[in-house]
Formats: sequence, structure tokens, C-alpha cells
Amino acid sequence: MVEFSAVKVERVSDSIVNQIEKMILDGSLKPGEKLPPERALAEQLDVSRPSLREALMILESRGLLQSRRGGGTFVCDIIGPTIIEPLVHLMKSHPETIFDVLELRQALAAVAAVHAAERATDSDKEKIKQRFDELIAVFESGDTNSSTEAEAHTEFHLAIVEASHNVALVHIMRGLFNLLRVSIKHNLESIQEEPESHDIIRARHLDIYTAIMNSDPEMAREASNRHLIYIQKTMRQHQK
Amino acid sequence: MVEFSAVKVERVSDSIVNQIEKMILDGSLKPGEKLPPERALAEQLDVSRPSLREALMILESRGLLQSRRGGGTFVCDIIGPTIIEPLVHLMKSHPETIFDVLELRQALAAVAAVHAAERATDSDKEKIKQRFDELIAVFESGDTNSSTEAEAHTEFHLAIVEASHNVALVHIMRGLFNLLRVSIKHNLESIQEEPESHDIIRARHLDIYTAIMNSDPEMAREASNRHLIYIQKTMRQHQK
DNA sequence: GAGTGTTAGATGGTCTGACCATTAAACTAG
DNA sequence: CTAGTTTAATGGTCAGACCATCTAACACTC
Repeated sequence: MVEFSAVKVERVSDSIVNQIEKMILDGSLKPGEKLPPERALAEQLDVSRPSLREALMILESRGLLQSRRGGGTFVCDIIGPTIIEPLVHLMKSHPETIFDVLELRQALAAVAAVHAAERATDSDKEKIKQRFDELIAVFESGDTNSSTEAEAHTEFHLAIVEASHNVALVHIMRGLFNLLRVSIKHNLESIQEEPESHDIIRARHLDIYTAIMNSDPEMAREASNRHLIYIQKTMRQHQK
Repeated sequence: MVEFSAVKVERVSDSIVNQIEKMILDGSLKPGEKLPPERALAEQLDVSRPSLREALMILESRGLLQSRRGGGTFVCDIIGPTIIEPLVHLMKSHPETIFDVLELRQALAAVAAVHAAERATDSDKEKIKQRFDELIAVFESGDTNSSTEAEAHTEFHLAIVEASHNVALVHIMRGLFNLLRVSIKHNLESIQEEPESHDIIRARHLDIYTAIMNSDPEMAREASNRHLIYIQKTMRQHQK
């Protein structure tokens, strides 16, 4: 019996996308260069204009091309560095969803804190303490590099999540952190850099840290919730 | 001197993209749902089919939609797969993580219940009431078909999640429900069918339902947590 | 000659209508 | 009731036309 692989039924628009993409990547189409008019290009490629346009729309949505009515279609100079993450684009075009993701992350952090307080082993606590010390060090260094601070934040919280000993929780949280990291970049970091909030956030972290170290789930929950409420309040203020 | 902002010349395909994107995000288009046929949709939106198709190509290239020739166009899950997919492999190779996933699901259900109690609109409550009635009907019908009961359970909880008005939460929860449905099937349903637990679970659901209907977040949280604790206790008993 | 308004072609944007290819549902024969 | 067949639904593609906008060449005024 012979194995048949699924017949590849590629849309013409898809094959056009691939072809033009390849030409841009290997340099036959240089940034800034002007593409032939749609009518001519369609004829060259031996496809209809609607199909060609479908391909052009896709390429434009990926940031590789840009069309100007009456002008022409041009190859973008910005070298689309990577594959555009669809989620990132979504959150950029609909910023309100960022708050949903943040809210979810905070809620899960609270769950993680409770479980961590219940289940953290000595080894877990040691790691959390280490991450906490690093976070404090970043605070006190006055490092204005916000990405350093964000990184320390992430590591601290992930250490707590891992101490919750729930594998699923770890995966989800890691995914959410990645999602937020790539999407909001410095947008929201500014919030965490507000002068007065700096101290408050630090105090909240200390509360959470202490609760877990004391294996006090209820206190962990309360501290996490306070943190959550504060972050949300601050975010709402910056929203508009 | 008056400031002139650039005249907004949005392509119709772009506005369609935005519109459908929004519908997916706010839940009016649910993952897996089938879009109207292109011809009908074009008429509804009062645009030509080529323009609509340009928009669909963009959305498909972003992973939000998927079209099957002769079949239809369907809404893909956005946040779910990227974050949950790793869990699928994990659960296959390490079945014990099912309990972690269940625990996570319960925790998220509690978060959803709180938010639903805070934010549910009348329309949300009406839908929840409907799902709750269906769940009770299944309980009382004495239907031994566990998949019917599980389905009613899922629908009830998802209605609550949607009433939480958090897009990210909706996607994650839907993903978790699917994950559990396909992986464990009847494995864990037996727990929910224990004679004595049947009534208890029913009472717990009534508590959650009442709390949301009364817009009482704190009561919703407590009811959800009681439910969570009970499920966990029962699960531990059946674990070995 | 420099600047300005006008005009004509080029080019992207949109629409209509048609036909093909594939899928899924309805139907029929056994 | 199953299996194969037919048919309608639906996405994929095409051709041609018209509109909206930009670009550039041209002409006009000073």
C-alpha cells in the first residue's frame, strides 16, 4: 500500500505571496523599489488581478509591501525582522485586550502565590529568596533600564509560579509573560516606573514574598490581591 | 491656523478586517464558529465579494480565520493554541498532570465567577440562567449518558466565563475545556457521578449561580472556592 | 524664468457577474 | 441500516469595467 500525502492545493494568492516574499528576501526586490503596476504584474505572473491583489493584501498586512493609491506598490525598507506574531498585532490594534491579559495574569499570580505558600519546599523558597534579592538589587541600583527591571520582575514571579508545583500553571504563566513581553514592550513599563508607585510595588512584593516564606496561603492571597487591585487602578489612570 | 489631520482613506478591506477582528475579540464570533458564506457576508456588509475576500485573506494570514474550499470559513482560536498547545504534549506524556490542569481550571473558574458577578449584564445573566436550567434538567432527567451531563456542565461554566468580559480568560478557559474533554473523556466524569457527590455538586452550582445573579463577587468567590476544594478532595480519593 | 494652476495618463481601489473545484448534505439502491 | 450517488452549497479564480487618487507634464500668469 502506498502512502499518499495530501495533495497540495495551494491557492494562487498563496503561491504569489511565497514568490514575492522570496524575491524580497533574496534581494531581487530591494527595499524602496517599486513593483510593476498590478495589471502588468498580473499578466507577468499569469494570474488574475483579484488573485494578485489578495496576495498583495497579505504581504502588506505582514509589513513587506505598501500601496499608495495612484502611486504604486513599494517594498518596505524596514526589513520585517521576523515573522509577525498574529497575537502581537491583535493586541496592538486592539489595545484594550492587553488589560484583559494583564488582569488574567494577575489573577493567576494570586493563585500561584496561594499554592506556593502551601507547597513551596525549602529549595523553592531558596530560589524565590534569590530572585527577590535580585529584584531588590535592581530597585536600589536605580537602573533606568526598564527592561532589566521587567526581567527581574518576571523571574521573581515565575519562581513563585514554579513553587506552586502546578505544571499547567507554569506553562500558562510562561506563555502569558512571553505574550506581554513582546507585545507591550515599554508601553506599560512606564507605569511601573512612576516614582511614587515604585515604592508601593516594592512593598507589595515584599508582602507576597513574606507570605510565601511563612507558608501563609491566606496572607499570600491577600497580598496578591492588593497588588492586583493597585496595578489595575494605576492602569486605568493611564488608559486614556 | 487650523490643524488638518490626514484624511482617513481606509480601504474597505481594512475596515472589514477591523470589524471582524473586533467581533472575534469581544466574543460575538466564537472560536470554531462558522462564518456566513462569502456571498451572504458580502451582502450583509454591503461590500463586493473581492473586497471581502481581501479582508478574509488578511485575517487568515494572521491566523484568525481558516477557509476550506467547499466547506466554509471558520474562526480559529487565538490565544488558546499558542499557550495551551504545549500542554497537550505534556498531558500525553505525563498523564498525572491532568490534576494540575483540573486544579488550574477550577482556579480560573473562580476568577471568572468573581468577575461575572461584578460585570454580568442582564443579557449575560439571562444566558447563564438558561444554561443553569439546562444543567438542572439534565440532573433531574437521570440521564446516565455522562457526556450529556459533561456538555451541560461545560456550557454552564463557559457562560459564566463569557460574562466575565475578559477576552483572554475566555480563550484560555475554552482551551482548557477542550483540552480536558478530548484527553480524559469519561475518566473523570465518574467522580461527578458518585451518588452522594451528585447532590453536593448541584448545591455548589446553585450557590455560584445565585451569587452571580445577585452580583455578589465575594459570595461568588467563596462558592467557587468551596466547589474547588470539594472537587480536589474527591479527586484525591480517587487518585490511587 | 519662476511660480502656479490645469490637465491627462497612470495606478490602486472597487464592483458585477460568471465559471470552476471541492466539500458536505440529501438522496437512493442494495 | 449501510454504502454509493447525486446535488446543492461554498470557497477559488477569472475577466472586464468604472471610480478615486496621485504624478507629472503642460500651459498660463507675473
